[in-house]
Amino acid sequence: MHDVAQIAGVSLKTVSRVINGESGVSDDLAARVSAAVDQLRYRPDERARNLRQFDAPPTSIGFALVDVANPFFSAILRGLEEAARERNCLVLSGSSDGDPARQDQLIETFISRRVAGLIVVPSSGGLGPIAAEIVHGTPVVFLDCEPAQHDSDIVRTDHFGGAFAMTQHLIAHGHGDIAFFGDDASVFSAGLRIDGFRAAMAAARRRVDERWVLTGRHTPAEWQALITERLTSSRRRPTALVTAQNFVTMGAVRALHAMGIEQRVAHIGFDDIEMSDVVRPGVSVYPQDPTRLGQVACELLFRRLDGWAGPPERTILTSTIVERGSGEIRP
Amino acid sequence: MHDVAQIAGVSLKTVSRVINGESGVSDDLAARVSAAVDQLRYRPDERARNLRQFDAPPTSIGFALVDVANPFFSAILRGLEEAARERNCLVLSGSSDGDPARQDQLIETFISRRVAGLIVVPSSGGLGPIAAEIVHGTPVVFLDCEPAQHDSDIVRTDHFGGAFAMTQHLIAHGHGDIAFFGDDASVFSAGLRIDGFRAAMAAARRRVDERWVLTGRHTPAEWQALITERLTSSRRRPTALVTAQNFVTMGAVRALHAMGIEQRVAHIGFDDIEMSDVVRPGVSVYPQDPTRLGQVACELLFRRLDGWAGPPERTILTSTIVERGSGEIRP
DNA sequence: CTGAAAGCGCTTACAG
DNA sequence: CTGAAAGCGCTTACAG
Repeated sequence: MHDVAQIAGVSLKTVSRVINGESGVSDDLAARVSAAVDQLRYRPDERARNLRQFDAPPTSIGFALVDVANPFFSAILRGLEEAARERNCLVLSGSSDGDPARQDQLIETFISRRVAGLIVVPSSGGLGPIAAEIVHGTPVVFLDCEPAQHDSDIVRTDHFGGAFAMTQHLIAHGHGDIAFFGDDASVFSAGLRIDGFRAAMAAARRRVDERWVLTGRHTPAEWQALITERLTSSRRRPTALVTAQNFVTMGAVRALHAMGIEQRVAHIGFDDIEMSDVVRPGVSVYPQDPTRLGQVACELLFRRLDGWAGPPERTILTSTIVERGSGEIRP
Repeated sequence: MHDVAQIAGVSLKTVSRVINGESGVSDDLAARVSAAVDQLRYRPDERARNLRQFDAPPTSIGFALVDVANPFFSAILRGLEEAARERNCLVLSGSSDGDPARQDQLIETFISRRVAGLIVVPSSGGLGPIAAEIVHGTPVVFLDCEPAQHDSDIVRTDHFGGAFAMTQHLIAHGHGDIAFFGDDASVFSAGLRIDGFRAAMAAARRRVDERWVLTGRHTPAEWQALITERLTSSRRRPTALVTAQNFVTMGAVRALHAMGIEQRVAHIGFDDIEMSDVVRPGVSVYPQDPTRLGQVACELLFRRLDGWAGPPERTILTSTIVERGSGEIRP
């Protein structure tokens, strides 16, 4: 910028004015500055610019997620990108892999870059004491969870209701021996989904066989192996499966097909998966709307950044079971 | 930082030393500074820090991609994240949707934040004159393409060879009437894939029916409609399909199944898709390794950032057809 | 319409 | 071991 000013023979302030398109610069000077900018290929430094600006519109927000390679999260990210772009805002993102330490590190990275706000899908219940300290005054929107400690806006799918409906759907089709596979209950969304499953079973006076309830964090391939093992380990086997997450659902579909029992064991998954309509039988699911989740999260965040100071708001997106065949198999 | 120094009763420089873990600070002062840091919840401002540092290790790189919601790109992003994390580096990313103007805008955003380097999957041939100007001295690695104008490192899949092998595979299974569906030829990778298709057809002395060659940028649902239309519009129809991209492959699989001809029309896709092993018939593909692409791109970029000044390097990842059934159907 | 000064939050280069 | 000064690239607040 200094060089630009020198070449154009003007002051720094005049260069600044031209760059920012402020009015009140004579055409002559403006032209000279523009020429110098082109000549030097000058690009203003966004970091320095923001250093002195306090009331400037937000220039970046941070998104701490679990795994971008999971289509659920990448779809959310896409939704965020779109919503943020309308405000000329860049989304910084990173994967925590469900590791709280890594999540803390990510959030620290975002904060140290002075993001205007944060959107977080927590690894476990919420932020953890360290991250909570770090975040301090920065607005946060929690996605797909409800941390106990934090007073923030929230947008999430109806985990409990979805799992309840899925289980009820299987029960309505005559099932009593239903297995549940999903993330660890320490993850907020996973906990509610298990609760929903148990509640629906209890409401129908069905006993939950604990050998058929399996939770943890695994890849689709690991889930396939685990589910295969559970379905073969005992003499009796469940007549239906509830899978609480897309990677689990993929593993289950593969397991059922590999065992050749996909037409005999009913199955419903939480969250949709690719090709679920083409597989035979089609995979019945309780779909989420990740793009919408991202958009709503962005709206809530920007409202805060615009100064809105109302009480924390909670948006819960509900959905309806998509029947494709696998969930309608009878025992 | 000023406040921290005041509370601790030391100079700014001493605070700086403690924050950066420099040696040569008495335990007494270090303790006072740490206490003040905790009390004020002070976090150093990464932007200001980098402003004065010139030889500091890179703190961020930019990744301009086409669409994070496409699993191919999100897998690359994940690979980049991992590789960058080892160097304490954040990956900034954004989707261009194949729009050159949006890509320019993205790159400008990255450069204005002074990323140390750039990884780009270009919307079309390369960078476009504007972006090329903007990028200026910043190292760039091109992913899945080879821009004519730019002298940069490159890592990509063997588009030509893959498409050639796919087509050859179908021909070897007795096909002569082969349709090709894929991205617009103006996209570098898509162009090479069409070339590979045509070359394999020519090598086997098969005529390419141009009514069965369709290119453009569409969603999976749009591709399904387009492919359905092409397969029904004329009396004769191709006995085999080559789809040049994952979204096209998804559309084709759906189209074939919806028409009930998935067992009669052969099909191979470029790039793997989810559940391709579970669908009947299994979807044969020429898989890419997006995670590896990301890792290699990061390695190439960091080598430049470390000062390596050798000639531009080109890494081409080859692969082998995965036979799952659909590609082995005979006419 | 234009510019000189002070400042954003940090660091480097130097002096003690 | 510690700090005062100057600077990074920009902006704000003011004066002319």
